[in-house]
Amino acid sequence: MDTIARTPQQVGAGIRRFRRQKKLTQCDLGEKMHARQATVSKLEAGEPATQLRILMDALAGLDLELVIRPRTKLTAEAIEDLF
Amino acid sequence: MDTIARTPQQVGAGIRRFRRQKKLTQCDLGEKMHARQATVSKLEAGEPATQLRILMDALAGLDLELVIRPRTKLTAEAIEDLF
DNA sequence: CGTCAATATGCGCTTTCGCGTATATTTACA
DNA sequence: TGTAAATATACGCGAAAGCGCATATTGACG
Repeated sequence: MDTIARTPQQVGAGIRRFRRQKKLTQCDLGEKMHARQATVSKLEAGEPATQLRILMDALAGLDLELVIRPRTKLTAEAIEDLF
Repeated sequence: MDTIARTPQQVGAGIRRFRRQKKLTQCDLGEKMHARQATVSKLEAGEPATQLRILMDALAGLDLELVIRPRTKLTAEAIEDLF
């Protein structure tokens, strides 16, 4: 399932969802991307000052990618996904 | 056209493409997102230490959103798009 | 060419990252 | 409920962001 994100929090939540899906701990992911577990924690928490490098490294570590696209109108279903 | 991004550079390039499509200058976008033109410049250049907040603010200013999804196999065409 | 808009770069400053290291706190499960 | 794994948080540090302000540099167009 793809994740839509418009805020740092949603980005973090998306990362977390995919990480858990792959049965990885923050520590596991941290090793893959050469970052500390604490750094992964902040990323997933949606810390707005997290560096883009950290985000992209995490995506790579989880074999994910980003798509940038015009905002879609939110369906009732999509609104659910935001929570 | 949606943009796939796996690196900070590709994220920056995507932002730039959408900004130009909307006929906005870096200065225009900067005002919308309460950031300096210089900051927009670095974001578009793919500065890896750019903060997630800056990215999300820029996306909002351009009425864009992110999708996080499993990496797709690259078609020859998609590979072109990376350059 | 010349000129102006657009973009890139620089300086000093404050803020905050991500780091190593270490420890609280929460979660899961026997 | 007790215990270990997982996650959140803390401190000091060096590096770098983004800020205001200002200026190069580049690009588009008459």
